[in-house]
Amino acid sequence: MAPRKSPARTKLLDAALTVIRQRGFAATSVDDLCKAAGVTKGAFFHHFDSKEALGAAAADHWSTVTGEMFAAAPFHQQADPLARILGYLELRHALIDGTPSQFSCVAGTMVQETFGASETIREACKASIFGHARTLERDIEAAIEACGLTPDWSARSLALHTQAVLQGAFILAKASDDPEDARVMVHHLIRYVRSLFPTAPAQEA
Amino acid sequence: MAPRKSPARTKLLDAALTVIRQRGFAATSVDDLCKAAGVTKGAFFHHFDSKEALGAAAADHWSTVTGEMFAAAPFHQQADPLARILGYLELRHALIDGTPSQFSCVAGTMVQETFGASETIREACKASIFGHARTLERDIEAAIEACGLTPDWSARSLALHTQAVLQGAFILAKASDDPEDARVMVHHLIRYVRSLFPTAPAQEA
DNA sequence: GCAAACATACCAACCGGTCGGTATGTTTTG
DNA sequence: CAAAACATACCGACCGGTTGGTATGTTTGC
Repeated sequence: MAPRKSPARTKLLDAALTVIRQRGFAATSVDDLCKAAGVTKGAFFHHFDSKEALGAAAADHWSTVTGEMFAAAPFHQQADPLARILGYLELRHALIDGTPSQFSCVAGTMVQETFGASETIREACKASIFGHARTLERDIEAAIEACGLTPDWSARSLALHTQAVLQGAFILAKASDDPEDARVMVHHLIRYVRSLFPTAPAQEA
Repeated sequence: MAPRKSPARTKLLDAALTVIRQRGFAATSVDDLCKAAGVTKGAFFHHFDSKEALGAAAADHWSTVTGEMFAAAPFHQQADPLARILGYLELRHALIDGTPSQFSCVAGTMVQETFGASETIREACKASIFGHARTLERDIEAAIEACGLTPDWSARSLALHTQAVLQGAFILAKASDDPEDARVMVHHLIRYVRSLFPTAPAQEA
């Protein structure tokens, strides 16, 4: 995908993740991006047809970066699928630290601004969020079976619900400028998931 | 607050709610606002010192508009505080219809873009979201007492959690362009709230 | 008549995007 | 092999249009 010899492209993509989370997509100019990446405008438009194209590419880049990070996380090693789900949520809880621009989601931020203006960016953000939820959905399905449940909710809907809580928590944290507010929201989410699986292990101290 | 004889100000504020939800704050120009309100630029800068000032005023306007709407809603008449909470959530569920720009939250949309760029807008959006949560918090406190609970979660945190789920549901709906995804998320929220209050009335058909 | 409420005309800065050009390979061909 | 042809990566001045904001009227209501 990336033709090896184009550090400018990679630098632009990495810089985009940072700058978009800080300033948003619309408020970020192409010159801002170039300055943050240490690259000229010529390089920008050599690699991307438009600012919109970079936005979509940045969402894809976000998908791979976060995908690799979660795939490498230790909670995946657990044999019990429910433990994997709770491990995932604990990790999400722990990741909420520092300023909102450090822990918030690029795809959620960007789709909020561009859902009415750019179909290509919207689709890339949808793929990022819903694709990530999909990885969680598999563990939820396994946990339903392992616990012998026949719930009146779907694994997909619960996976999406977790993403909604996280996205919403980011918004509240941005509004209050306090990550603790967001963390408490994830705590509620964990309690909810536990309530759905009666055989959940007792909460640790 | 509004000196009665300034229809342009009101028209601008009303138009801002619509346009900001469609295009976002940063991507909306002052000319866009004026055109949508049927007003000239002179009127705009007569009533607002800057675009930023309008943003903050729009968030305040949003607070009063939604505040009046929810205050007038019938679920408030219920004697049982838990019924009021569930009535509120059912209303939020029912309100998710049409396109995201019709049911999403102006304050949530705006704070996402401006939390790093404008303190005054951030504060106004925080006041809108957290102030709205505050009205719910009172019902939650009453329900805790009525049910005789001593929960390990606070009324405030649960009220904020409901807002997080709603804000997150809006983001998912914007990404997927399907309000049904958002509705299912509120459904999960209702199930969670029911699980926290064991004396909750059985779910209706 | 006078102050607030609006309209018109305008500006400098900035925006996304283009363009001619260079430097450095890589591939083709005699 | 070497020169010519081509491809990629990048540079930075520049362009037309748009931006938030201003300066200066004109109109309206008490």
